[in-house]
Amino acid sequence: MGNYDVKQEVTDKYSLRGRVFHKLRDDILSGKYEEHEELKEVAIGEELGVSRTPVREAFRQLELEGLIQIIPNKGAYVTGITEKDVKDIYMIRSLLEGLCARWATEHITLEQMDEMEENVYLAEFHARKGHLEQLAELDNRFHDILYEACDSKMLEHQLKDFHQYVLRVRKKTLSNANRGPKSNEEHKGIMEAIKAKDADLAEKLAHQHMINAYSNMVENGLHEAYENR
Amino acid sequence: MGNYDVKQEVTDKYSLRGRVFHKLRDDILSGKYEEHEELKEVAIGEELGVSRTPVREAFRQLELEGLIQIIPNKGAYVTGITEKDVKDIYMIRSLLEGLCARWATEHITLEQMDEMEENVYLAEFHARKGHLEQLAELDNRFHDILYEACDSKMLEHQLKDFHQYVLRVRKKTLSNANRGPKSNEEHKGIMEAIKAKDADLAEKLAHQHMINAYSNMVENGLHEAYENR
DNA sequence: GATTATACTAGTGTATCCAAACAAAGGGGA
DNA sequence: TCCCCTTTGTTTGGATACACTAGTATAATC
Repeated sequence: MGNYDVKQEVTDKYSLRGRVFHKLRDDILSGKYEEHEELKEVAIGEELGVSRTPVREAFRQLELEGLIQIIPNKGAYVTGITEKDVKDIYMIRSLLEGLCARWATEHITLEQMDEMEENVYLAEFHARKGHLEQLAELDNRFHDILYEACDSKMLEHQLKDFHQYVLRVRKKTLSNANRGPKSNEEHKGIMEAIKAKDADLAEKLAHQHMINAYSNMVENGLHEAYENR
Repeated sequence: MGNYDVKQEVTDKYSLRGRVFHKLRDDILSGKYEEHEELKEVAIGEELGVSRTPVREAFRQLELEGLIQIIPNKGAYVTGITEKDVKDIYMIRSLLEGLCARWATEHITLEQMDEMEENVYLAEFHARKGHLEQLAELDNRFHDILYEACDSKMLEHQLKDFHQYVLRVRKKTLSNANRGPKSNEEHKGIMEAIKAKDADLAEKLAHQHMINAYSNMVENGLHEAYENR
């Protein structure tokens, strides 16, 4: 993906389409809009002070991201994500994160390794202090580093997609006080395995990390997360 | 993602945007446009007899699918697919096809099982007769059946995407006289494992099947497929 | 009273217009 | 001759006008 992401950021920052896209995505992920709620182009446009054009283009992108469903001549509706979908995604991700960790072990740069270490130790600090917000942020960043380190734009793209997709349910569960520190412990293990160039171990740990994350989510939070919306 | 796929078809059939999107997608995948070739909105629009609007919306979708790269205020360029991309996709697919086979073992319906058996035996017949064209067709169909049988919209969607993505290189290699029958042998193994409800074996075989397919492609054909374009 | 046809409305689908950005070419001054 | 500024052409970004579609309510007919 290379400099594509950079350009994308530029687009999103300066173009109306990008801003609308991100605004809507955040709103959907954060639960501002109900599931199956209808999104009207003009209404959104007026709300954001733009014409229909950028809104429409944002809609197309959201559709491909699976966040809304567009029915021709009818309207756009935010798509629900079922519990089974979440489960399936985590199972798929567990495999891919494992592969990602393996590849990262083989391809990680010194800079990325440094950043990963820093991330883990910083998270350890915030965990002790009980800063849940920062912990969630660092958790996201850890995975992003891992994705970039695997040196495969295909895999990176896939994993980022999935990551986005489950963000809405994930936000709630991670700020659960128990999981945060536990999750970071696992990050540390993955980081050390990568540092030791033990690809097999890194794969296994990253795989297990996802399964643990899912288990935790099911135990305390998934139902809740649904009922709250 | 749910019934989103169905609706998507409806959109594509009746809306200009959908048609433009698919046309461009096919053209890019089939190699009509060179890598890094610039796609101009008006030019495409005139070629297809539509205005810029549907073209622009199609561009946004193509961008998210990773087929083109849009540089703000500059233009849209088709992104290349490198040999490494192909390799990565096959590695990813090998994992996901394994998972798919596992889930299919658990969820396949009687009808799907029947169709799969029929597919294998029919392919056996065509293999003996040397009908390479039908063999390729049946090969695609086999995987589609598998994807549907796994009973996971998420996984099905992913695998179909990847399948699409590598189609351009795949076509050539499969009609290679050696691989066709060999591939079908492996299908038969997967099918029997599923029928015997042996999920572990099915997963392993499907996984290996992808790796074999890739190995074969590398040995005789991948370079060629590239040089022909 | 039920049913069907029709007109109306709300919403998206498409085309077109104007503005802004960028790049390249051309002209003037040191 | 070289550099900088301006200009101009090309292409995308955004706004708006018009066309079409589907759903709905209403009215007429059986």
